Amino acid sequence: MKKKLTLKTIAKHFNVSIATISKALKNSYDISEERRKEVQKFAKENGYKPNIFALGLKRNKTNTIGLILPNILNLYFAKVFSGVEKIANEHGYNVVICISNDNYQKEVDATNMFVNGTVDGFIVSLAEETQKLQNYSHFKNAIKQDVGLVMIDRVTDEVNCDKVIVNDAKAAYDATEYFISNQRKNIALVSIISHTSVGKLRIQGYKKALENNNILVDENLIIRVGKNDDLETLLKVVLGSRKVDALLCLEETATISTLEILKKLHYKIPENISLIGFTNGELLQHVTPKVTSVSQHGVFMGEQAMRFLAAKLKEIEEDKVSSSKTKIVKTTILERESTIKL
Amino acid sequence: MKKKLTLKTIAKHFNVSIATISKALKNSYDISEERRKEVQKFAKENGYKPNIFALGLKRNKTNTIGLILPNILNLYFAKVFSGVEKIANEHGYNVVICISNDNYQKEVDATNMFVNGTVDGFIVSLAEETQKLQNYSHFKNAIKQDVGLVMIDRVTDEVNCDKVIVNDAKAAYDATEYFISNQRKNIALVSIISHTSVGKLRIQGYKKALENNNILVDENLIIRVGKNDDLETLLKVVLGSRKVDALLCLEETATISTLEILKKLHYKIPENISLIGFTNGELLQHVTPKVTSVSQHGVFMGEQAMRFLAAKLKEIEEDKVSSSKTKIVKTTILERESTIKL
DNA sequence: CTGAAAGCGCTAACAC
DNA sequence: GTGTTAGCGCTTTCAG
Repeated sequence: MKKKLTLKTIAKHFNVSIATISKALKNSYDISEERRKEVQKFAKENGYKPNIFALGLKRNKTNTIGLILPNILNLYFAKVFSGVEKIANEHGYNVVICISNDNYQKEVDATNMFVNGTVDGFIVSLAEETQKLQNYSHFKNAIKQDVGLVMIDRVTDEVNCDKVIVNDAKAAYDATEYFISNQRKNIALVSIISHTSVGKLRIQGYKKALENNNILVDENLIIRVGKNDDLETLLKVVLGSRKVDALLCLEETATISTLEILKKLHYKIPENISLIGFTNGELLQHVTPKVTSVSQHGVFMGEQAMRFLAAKLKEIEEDKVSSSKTKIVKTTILERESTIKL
Repeated sequence: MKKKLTLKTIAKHFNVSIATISKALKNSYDISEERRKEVQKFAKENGYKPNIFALGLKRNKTNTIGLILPNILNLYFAKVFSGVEKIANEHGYNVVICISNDNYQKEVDATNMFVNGTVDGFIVSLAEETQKLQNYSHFKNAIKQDVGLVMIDRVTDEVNCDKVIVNDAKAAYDATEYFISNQRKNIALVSIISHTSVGKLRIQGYKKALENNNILVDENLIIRVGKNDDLETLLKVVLGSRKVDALLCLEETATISTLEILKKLHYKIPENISLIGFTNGELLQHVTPKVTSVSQHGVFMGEQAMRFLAAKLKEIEEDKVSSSKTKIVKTTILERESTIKL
């Protein structure tokens, strides 16, 4: 292990004190120009880098923020990350990222690590398991310790912090109304995320739209796919037992699977059945037929979350913490080939 | 800014010395059991966390590794990240990630930051611009400073470090031979990544396969799409001017675009034209027809890279650095509907 | 069993 | 202009 260049070694080399070197490197007017030049030259040539721990110990600030995401292979979260990273960089923050894999314990571990002082603050999108367990004490603890916290997309009311969310209920409401305005009344729903806050809100929105249009909610039309369920079987049961002329899928991969099953069963899309899917990615625009989708703006949400966090960190530093803000980001319905105005 | 609990404050509370507290918390036999218990209880209740900088200053080890990726919205790189993160965690490392956006300067900045002591070592997949510029001094410098470095996928011979790569030439060679064995002889190629090491190797492999089968390489069949070029126009020119019965696309999005253009022009796939695409993601298996693809194993590559890095860091620590290793990961051709044995 | 003290690398107030 | 010194929070050696 080669030992690193420190102020001390440089000082020895020039036979002056450490302080002189420190000042020379900072271009302090205390030091003669000549000396400054030679010291800076030497430091540069030998690749002097100030020790980051020593700096941190002094400043007590990491200039790093954390990010806990349930999954990074999902393009939506990749987009969120991308937005966070961009703004973090603009503010001079590095990003440490942890993947919870929708696992409660991994989320707790990551949070504890962050609270350790590894980061100044962090952004989190809750793990599915955490939302099932409804145990949020790790986050409450983080806030108590004056670590900045922002939640994004999968959030909870139980923790008092800034949040960036999609108006999921509204998005599902709009999609459902879109069907209704096209004379579709027998609207089924497919969800593989009924456990998440997001999934629940979307189902709420769907039901509300039906109710507001005097259509009875039929719980049998709500297909909740669990980890061990086979979507094809469930779909066949529903399609075989009642009339369905529209299908709202709450999440991208389920949309793709549903589409493939419908095609296999020789349903005509959109003639027999219309399809709208929530999406994170680009899949829905490339399949045949291209699927009308409710699209979220992941990058923008990540940016917004990081802006919140940067602002919060400033507040914490200046000791004037304000109340929590929530930003609701709108979704957009992109009309494609899987729906048609009758 | 609430001030944090330190050994000092705890010591004051118990009216003992800092050293006593430090030892008590570490369960040293120096300290009476009674005292240990009460100190630990107090620390836990008040959420004592050792200051990470002070620890770092002592140990001079960050337990963090860096990762520089050209882009995270590309599922391939997301997979690489995912593999790195997994193994990093297993070894007790955190991951700081920077996105270069294929930009040389961003890559240099990230590298310099890492060399600053932010991380013990880092993994990088080169930015496209860096490969064009062929300027790798930032990495050479990193190695000189005893920071561990592993390159993955987009690498260069100019830097002497561990590498994890795909045998890109071989993969393209195999794909081309696959066409030839199916009686396709007029094989065109579409590349939007001709500037990257990866793109060049794939073109080499393609040419080699043609040569080994006594097929003349026709440079006009190699469609190199630049940033400002329109793929559709270029494709039409080639398809209009010569016979083409197979198309090898070097990258996923180009594959999708090519497929859509071919469909628009009423080519029958695979009857008139066979199609094979390199892929990072899942797109190719969901389009119609499903596209035969050369798939890479991103997660595995990330895992391998992190294993290399962990090993290298251990070597550096123990001062017995060995020579550099390169791991070549095989690709797989997944046969789907866009190719057919004649 | 407990404490004093040195030192990790750096900054900054103050002295010379 | 330059140097001395204290201190950031912690570990560790050594003395008592």
